[in-house]
Amino acid sequence: MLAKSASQTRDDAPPAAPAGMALDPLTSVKLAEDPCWFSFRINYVANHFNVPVYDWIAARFGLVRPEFVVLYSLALREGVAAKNIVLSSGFPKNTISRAIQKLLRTRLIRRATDSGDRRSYALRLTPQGRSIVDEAMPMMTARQHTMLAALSPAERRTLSDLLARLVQASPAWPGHAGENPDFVQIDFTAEGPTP
Amino acid sequence: MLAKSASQTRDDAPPAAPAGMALDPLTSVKLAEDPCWFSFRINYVANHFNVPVYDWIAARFGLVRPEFVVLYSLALREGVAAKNIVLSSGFPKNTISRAIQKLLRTRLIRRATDSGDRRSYALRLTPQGRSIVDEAMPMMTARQHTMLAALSPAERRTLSDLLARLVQASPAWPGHAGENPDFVQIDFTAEGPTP
DNA sequence: CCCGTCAAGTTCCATTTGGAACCAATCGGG
DNA sequence: CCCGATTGGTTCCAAATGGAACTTGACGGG
Repeated sequence: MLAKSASQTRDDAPPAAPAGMALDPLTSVKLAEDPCWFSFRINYVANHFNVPVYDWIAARFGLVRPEFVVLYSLALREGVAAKNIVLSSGFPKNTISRAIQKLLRTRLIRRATDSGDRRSYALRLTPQGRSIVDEAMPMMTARQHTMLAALSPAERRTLSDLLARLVQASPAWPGHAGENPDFVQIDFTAEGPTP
Repeated sequence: MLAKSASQTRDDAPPAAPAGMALDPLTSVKLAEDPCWFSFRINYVANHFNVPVYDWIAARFGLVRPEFVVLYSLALREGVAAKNIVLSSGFPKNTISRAIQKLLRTRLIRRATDSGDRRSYALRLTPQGRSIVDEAMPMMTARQHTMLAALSPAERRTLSDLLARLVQASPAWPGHAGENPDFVQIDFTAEGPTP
């Protein structure tokens, strides 16, 4: 049923999939019958964004994903601490720490001890660091553009909106920033395949 | 502007974020001002699903993500080949191969040479393999349920729908199943922050 | 003012990961 | 019917990853 609604053609949307090209059979099944649709869809989409984007970044700048994530975060907001990048990215803190070390060595970022708390540092981009983000950003938005081409502008906006609502609700999710880790007090009132 | 629309309260939705709990400041910035909203939101959400789920699976069964992905795929469709799992999951093929080896050794799956093509094998779950998936699934749908609690049923359905449309359109994306890998013929007509 | 507890970052090390090269079987012309 | 190109899967190995323990600074009673 979900599959039906998902595959029905929409008049207001751009021509989604070039009729010729077909999905892998297993992919179709996952789309149609997966009891955990959220898991598959979100990961499939994220993957198809991340792989080409970070392959390109690695080839172009020799930066690995966590390293670029740090640059990207600083481009968005100067002066934040490692902790913030950890929280907003979901990478473990030692991975972010290591990334910061390398970026310091290669002079793509610099840091000053945060006045007020001598444990943490305020991180900033150097001009070289900024130019990398500046060069990578168009590629990322282009990929995003490609992937969202199947949706109408209104639908893109809706998607953006719904995902934002999820992010905003995330502090309420068990496991967020270290309360009891055995969050799996499963309430078996799980919803069915279709939301 | 996107931020505004994203944060405006909705009457038809369940109480999204418990008023007390706040987002990390950098996370808020990424939500509000990120020129590549898609990247951040999709990854943030995927991460917050994957980490607790696969931590639990690792602790409970000693299986690593690609291993569980194989089991999961076979639960959905018996008799598929490694290739299909690779395509539908996005993991590199050597990673999936390795996962299959381990699952064969531990008798969670078995395989028979596919009649018709002696290079590939038809994979199937053993009863033990199936029981693992059966046990893990409620936990996954529970996590999904938790994360989607901020959305109304109608909104959940919309989200499911939009993501499905993206997956269906994916064969058209450059880089899909090996055409010219220098897909970055960037059309700099990238859309702005808000779709 | 001192001590136990906690938080920010770092280091260590075993494990996981994935690119590249590799086999073996299939396919597609000539 | 044979040979080059392709495809499904595997192996090798260097690199990336993340859990756990650790260091140093902050905080909060007593």
